[in-house]
Parts: sequence; C-alpha cells; structure tokens
Amino acid sequence: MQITSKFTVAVHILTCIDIFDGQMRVTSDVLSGSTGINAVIIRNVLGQLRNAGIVETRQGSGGAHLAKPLDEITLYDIYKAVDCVDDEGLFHFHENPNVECPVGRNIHKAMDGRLAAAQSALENELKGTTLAEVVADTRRIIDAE
Amino acid sequence: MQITSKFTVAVHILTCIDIFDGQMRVTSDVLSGSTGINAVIIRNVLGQLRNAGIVETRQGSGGAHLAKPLDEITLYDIYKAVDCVDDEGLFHFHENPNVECPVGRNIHKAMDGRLAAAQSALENELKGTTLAEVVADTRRIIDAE
DNA sequence: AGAAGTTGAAACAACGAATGTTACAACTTT
DNA sequence: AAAGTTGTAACATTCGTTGTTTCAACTTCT
Repeated sequence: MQITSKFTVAVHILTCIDIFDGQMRVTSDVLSGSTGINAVIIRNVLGQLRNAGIVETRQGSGGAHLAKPLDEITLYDIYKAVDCVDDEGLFHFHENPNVECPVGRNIHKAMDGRLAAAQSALENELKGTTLAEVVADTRRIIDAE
Repeated sequence: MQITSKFTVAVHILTCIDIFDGQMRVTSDVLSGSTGINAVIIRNVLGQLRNAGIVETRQGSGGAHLAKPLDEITLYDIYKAVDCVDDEGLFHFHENPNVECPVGRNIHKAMDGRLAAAQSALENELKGTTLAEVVADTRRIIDAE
C-alpha cells in the first residue's frame, strides 16, 4: 500500500513553478518533461491544485503560476488537494463484522479513535512543513552542485 | 488509498483470541464468522502474526493462542506483521524524474526526510497503543451493553 | 481573421494490489 | 480409521492507479 505518487508529483511541479516561473512558460509539457509523468496527468494534478486555490492556470495562454506565497502552502494542503485519502480515512476497516458477536459489533468503536489519532499524527506532521522549506532545500542542493 | 484491512482484521482477531480463549476453540472458522472475512484470509493473517511471534497456532489441533502478554503487543507490531507498508515507504515517489532538470534530479533529496518524518509520526502513534488498551475498551463497551 | 500552441476533460486501456475462492496435503485428536 | 483443522498454492474478481488518445475551447501571435 502506498500513497499515490500524485502527491510527490504535485510537490515537484510546484517547486518547478516557483523556480522556473519568469524564466520560461511553465506548461504541462515542461512539467511532464521534468517529472517523467504524462502531460495529461500533470494537467489533472494542476486542476486539483487549482481547485484548492494553490495554483493559477488558464486555458490557451499556457503556463502555471502559484496562487499564494510559498510559506502559506503546507504539504498537508497539497496532500488534501490531490486526494491522498478519501472520507473513509487512511485505514481500511473491514466492512462486515458480525453484529451477533460481542467483539464484532464493538471492535469498530474500540478502534476508531486510535486510528483517527494515528492519521492525525501523520497529517499534523505534514501541516508542519511548508513548500517554502522544500523549495529552499532544493535551491540549496542545486547551488551546491 | 487505504491501508489494507488486514490490519483492522488482525486487531479484531487478536481481541477475539484474548476474549474467547478458554471458553471455546478459536479456529479460523470462528474468526471468519466474527470478522466476516474469508477463513483462508484469516489463516494468512494468523500466519503473519505467528511469524511475528504474536500468536501460536498448530496444524491439526485447531485454536489460536496469544504468544505474549497483551500489554507487550503494540498496534505497530501488528501493523508491521501484516505488512501494511513495504520497504519503499508509505509515500509513493514518482520513479523517473528527469536528471537533466535541476529540480528533477534533486527533489527526491529535498523531500525524503520530510516524508520519512511523516511516516514516523504515524508509526510512533501506533507504537504508543497496546492491544491491552484496545481489549480493555472492548470489554468495557461489551459490559456496558 | 487565421495559425499555432495550450488547457480541460472525457473515454478508454493496461497494470498491479487487495480480496475472495477452490482445492488439497499435512497434521492432531478422538 | 474418521473427522476436523491448519498451511499453502493457484486462480478469479474487483478496484484503484497510471497512461493514452482524442478533441473542443481558449489565448496569443502574426
């Protein structure tokens, strides 16, 4: 089981947009070239990021731009934008425990809070990092090359 | 994306084993009845829990037993036992970023530490809860019925 | 106005992972 | 010897992820 690569792709393309915007028109084709991901998938991801208010794109004109400052975009915002987890939550609970069994009809209640806490721990960690930090690290590594 | 239900199934059957052992022979058929999960899947999960030293089962005789005290089994132990995540980690990194691109060849380095931190946050939370607590809650809810 | 390049989106294909099913050999107990 | 159980392999099914093709709508440039 793994969280969809759309998440790391999204971080990648947002980093590209910040670094290359101004130097070139950052089209889905350019981003496809940098990520190695199909341009249609890139446009899908860009669409999700646009819906979340993170980037701006326009039909025809070409070139994506950030919609808000880097330090106001957390990894959690991106994770949510690309739908890493659905409403069911991170953990998949087996769906038909037997209600005739005292354990079967109560195990859900006994576990839910703890599963939610684990998911929150993950998400809070993502909330604690902004794109600004990722881009800064990336620039630092590039400069050191 | 969701973590395999084998995890919640494993917690469920371990709870059953603790609660029903002594009253009945807790076979894969009994556990299948309580969870609503195919008995073969149950035997697979039991096999993984056995390999992890969490339960004891034997061919022929029938009936599973806990291999160590409830308070020495954490949710993390179970999560690891049933292989919720592989060696690649929880996050799926896109595999072919373009090394010709300064962002493409460095984004992995810029993100890896943060992804690992997020995964650790989840896992540390699971390490903080033992089966003893889950079983105690389950018994409490049953008694209150 | 027309040409060229781009985005947005739908429809479909390919692949792999999760889960279910069938079948059967090996084992234990009675 | 009979009956029930576990361990395991092989196969089927379903679903989510990712890739691909196609095209209408839009913008920019000449």
